[in-house]
Amino acid sequence: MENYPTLFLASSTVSSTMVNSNNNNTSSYSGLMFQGNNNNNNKGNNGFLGLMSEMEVPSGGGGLSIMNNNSNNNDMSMSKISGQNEEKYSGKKKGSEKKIKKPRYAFQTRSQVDILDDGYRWRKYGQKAVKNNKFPRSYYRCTHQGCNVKKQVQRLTKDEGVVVTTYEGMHSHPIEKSTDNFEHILSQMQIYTSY
DNA sequence: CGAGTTTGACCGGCGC
DNA sequence: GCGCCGGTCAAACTCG
Repeated sequence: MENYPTLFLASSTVSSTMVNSNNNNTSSYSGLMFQGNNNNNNKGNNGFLGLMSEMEVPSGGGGLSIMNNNSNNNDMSMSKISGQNEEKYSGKKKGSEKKIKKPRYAFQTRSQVDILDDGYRWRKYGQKAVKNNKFPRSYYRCTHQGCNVKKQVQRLTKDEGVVVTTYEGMHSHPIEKSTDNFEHILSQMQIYTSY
């Protein structure tokens, strides 16, 4: 249907905004933003660009690999999800479209709450129990018309203070809330790609 | 009353 | 081919 404007452009360089935790107040976000180039004129970081769209996480885990185990207190981290990402359930779609594979990006966030308010509006459309995890995984979809961005939120069994949020697709519309403190969040975040 | 959530069923891929 | 499992649908439900 729509052709999501391939945001998340791999701008070649992996920009890893890293800031060594100055303050370790965990779970204080209120705006994550994923717009590649639409309407963010934040001075400094380009959001989450610079993420490649095809690579495999080598660590023989299964699925997403969390890389910063802890060390100290990096509140967030990001990693590329490996392998499969596809558009399923074409149950009643016409065959005019092949499977569009979208990259997915997983974020690991240390937080008390599961729902990160990234400024967009999400509608939950499913929840599943996951194996090897005692917490269910929740599936959300962006409610904006024509925006097929999805995300999954899952808490780790190993460390229940950690929430893994997996984004799939790019928003094709402006963010709805103020993202003033997004930079603040970014500053607590480490982005990993292709590692 | 509309928007969002809950929840069981269903679908399809994949490994055995 | 079958069963498991992750992902999605959709009707019922809740909440503001």
